[in-house]
Amino acid sequence: MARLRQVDVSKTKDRIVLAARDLFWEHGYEATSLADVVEKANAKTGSLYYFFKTKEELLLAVLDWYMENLFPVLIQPIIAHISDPVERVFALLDGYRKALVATGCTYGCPIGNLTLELGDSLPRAREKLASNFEGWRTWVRKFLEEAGDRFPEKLDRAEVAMFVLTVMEGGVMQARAQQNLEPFDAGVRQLRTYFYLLSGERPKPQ
Amino acid sequence: MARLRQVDVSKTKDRIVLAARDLFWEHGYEATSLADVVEKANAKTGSLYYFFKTKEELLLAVLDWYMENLFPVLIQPIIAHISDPVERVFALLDGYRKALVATGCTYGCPIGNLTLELGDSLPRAREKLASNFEGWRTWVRKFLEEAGDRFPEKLDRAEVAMFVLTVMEGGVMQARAQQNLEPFDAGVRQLRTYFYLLSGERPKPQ
Amino acid sequence: MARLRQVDVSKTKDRIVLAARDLFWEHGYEATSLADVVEKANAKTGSLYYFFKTKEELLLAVLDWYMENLFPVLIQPIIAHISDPVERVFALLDGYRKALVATGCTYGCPIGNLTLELGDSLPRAREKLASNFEGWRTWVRKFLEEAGDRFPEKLDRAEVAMFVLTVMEGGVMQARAQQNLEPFDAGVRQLRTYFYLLSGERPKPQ
Amino acid sequence: MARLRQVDVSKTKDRIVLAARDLFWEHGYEATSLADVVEKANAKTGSLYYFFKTKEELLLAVLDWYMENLFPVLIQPIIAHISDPVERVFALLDGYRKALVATGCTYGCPIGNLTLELGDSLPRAREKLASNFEGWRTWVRKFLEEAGDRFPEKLDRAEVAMFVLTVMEGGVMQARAQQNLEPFDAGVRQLRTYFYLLSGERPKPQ
DNA sequence: TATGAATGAGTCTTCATTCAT
DNA sequence: CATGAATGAAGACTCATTCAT
Repeated sequence: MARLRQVDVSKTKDRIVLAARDLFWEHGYEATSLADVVEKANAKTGSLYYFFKTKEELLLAVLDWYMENLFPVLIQPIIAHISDPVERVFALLDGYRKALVATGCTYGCPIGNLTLELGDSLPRAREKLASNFEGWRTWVRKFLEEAGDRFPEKLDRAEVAMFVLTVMEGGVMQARAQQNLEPFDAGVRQLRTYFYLLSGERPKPQ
Repeated sequence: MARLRQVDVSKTKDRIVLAARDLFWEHGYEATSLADVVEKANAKTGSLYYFFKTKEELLLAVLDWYMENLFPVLIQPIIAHISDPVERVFALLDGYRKALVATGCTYGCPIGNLTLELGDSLPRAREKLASNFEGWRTWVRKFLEEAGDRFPEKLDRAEVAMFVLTVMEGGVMQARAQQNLEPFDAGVRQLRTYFYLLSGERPKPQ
Repeated sequence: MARLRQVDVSKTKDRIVLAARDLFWEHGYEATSLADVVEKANAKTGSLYYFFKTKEELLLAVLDWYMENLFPVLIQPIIAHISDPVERVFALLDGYRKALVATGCTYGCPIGNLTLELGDSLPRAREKLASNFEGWRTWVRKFLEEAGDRFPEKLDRAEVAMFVLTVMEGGVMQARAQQNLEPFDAGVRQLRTYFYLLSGERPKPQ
Repeated sequence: MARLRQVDVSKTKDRIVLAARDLFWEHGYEATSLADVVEKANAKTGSLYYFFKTKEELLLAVLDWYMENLFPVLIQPIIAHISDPVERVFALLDGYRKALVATGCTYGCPIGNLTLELGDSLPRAREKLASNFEGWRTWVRKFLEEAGDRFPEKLDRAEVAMFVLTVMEGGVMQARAQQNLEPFDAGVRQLRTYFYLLSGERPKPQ
């Protein structure tokens, strides 16, 4: 039973983490004040500092949340609904597309945002951001490996998984800059073409 | 005599823009205080506000600087030294690689950083960021067009140029997250493979 | 024990309100900086903003203070010491005269000052200033009504009460402008003459 | 010819004075910045300081403008159009009523505003404010003297003139506080009643 | 477990003023 | 006469953080 409530919204600490997660996503780390967080979490300053020693610690907790929820929120539904391994990769990308649509191309990937905003100013956060990327790429690599001989044996699946993330992040960035989906969709199209070519077929006419 | 110093780099306004450019690049927009800017520019707060009505206006001036200097700083040297059009594309990417090396993978692309940090919170800045991307991609498209029939006639050169930027930005992001060049280099390798495949050849062994 | 100090004048919030009240009175709203306020209140900027969201909110609190203290500070002592209702009116005026004397005709009526300084620039403050006037006039009207048939039945006591405030404020203003009591005293004399005439008697020789 | 252009709007100095006059009237002295003044006057900071050493000097020039224009703007039209001396007094009051109507009871008497805002913080300004009052009262006294034996011989015309100003200022103040003309009109009504009583008649029924 | 109060350095911005041209 | 540039102190306000209860 309790297992189902990994995050209990009724608990102050969790409400704070979720509020911080959303605000860091929407406005970034620096532009989010802890006053904003406690207000959104319907908590009090003192409470926040009871649970988190500093703003940085709160950020780390948010990054842990993302790591813990990568599978249940992003991966598991894809595995449940899609069987073709290559299509699982594109379904993952399509999740980010849906988020772009839902926010009018305003928000993007929270991990990518924080990576570029923070650089190496908070090294512990940077490590967790890298771990988030690592986890994401691990699942893509797994999918690609499931595709078996549909790709050349020599193809480095881990590197291609990294490339998929590269395309996703670069596409989201440009989509946000110009406020439309075209750069993201273009990236996905090129990636599909690349996969076709890798699998030995001729490229689809564009 | 004085006529010769019409564009005097020691002029306060220029010093302020250059200082802001560097600090926004290194620490981001929010994390940079105007006190930092004037100190680095060896100017005074009052002077900054004589030239720029707000911090946002200063940012816009910085983004204008990037637009005006895209050609002389990034493009022109490549055109001067490299004749093969496809290699010009990779030389452009290599410029970003060199910046990553020089900064120990700490800083990345200033335009990409600001795009993700700011989102749509400063709409005028967002437009200028989009224009910067647009300018960059225009040059890549030009290079690809110069490559003539080395790519299929039907290939959408503009979309591929967009894809090149996508790969660059996505690669820089992951390189910064994990503090090494591997994701960037991997992205470039995959892109080279893609170009080989598009041009009808077999991929180089990886 | 602590129960006895529920209203502790040494409490930071109260000290801030009282300091602001005095400074707004002495120098006006705009000319008073919040740095002045916290210094006089022996508090810190952060504390001020813990209790008051803006400078305007602090002003509103000061205006509330005046409303709450109209009776205990100005009215009650008069009622306690003077029984003749008409003389209660003049005793109220005499209170302002004493304040002029005490400050060398430098300060006047804090409500009048703020009314003219602020106009409608802070509408919520304007409403509270109007309420202060309203409260003041209500007491004067009450005194006039207690005077019963010493004034003609048809005389509009509320309007005369308004006139009393008019004379007080106009007299204080000119007394401050020329730095002597003469305009104030002249106004009171004319008002006495008016009251004599209204009550059917001949005016006292001036 | 030149006599007709006592204030030449085309001259920078005059434009500055008129802009300052309006802004001091609308927002007060402290709330008006010299940047506001030069913008409204379509002048430049340097120019303002060419003509006026300090903000205080500018204020003094504005107060001189009011003194110089009391007769041509306020008094002369009344003398030209109204012959009854007592009605000239009420015509003067009616001029202020018209200003209240025109501004929705937002602005009042510029001299009164500045008197209460500044107190004795700028002594030279205070003197000029007192002189403005003095000039105004002198004309009212002149009108009352022209009324000859309509008032008792013993009546101190100068003191009554002072009282008229008192009623005007106190009425304008309350009208601005409660954003309607009633306090001003009530003051004028009471003053008329007073004049009737002074002239030996019975008060008009109210 | 939670919180109301307090802190003071720091934020962006505005200010009256100066000065060389 | 007039002005563009520069100044630095001061403005209102926000911040992450601390602490006693």
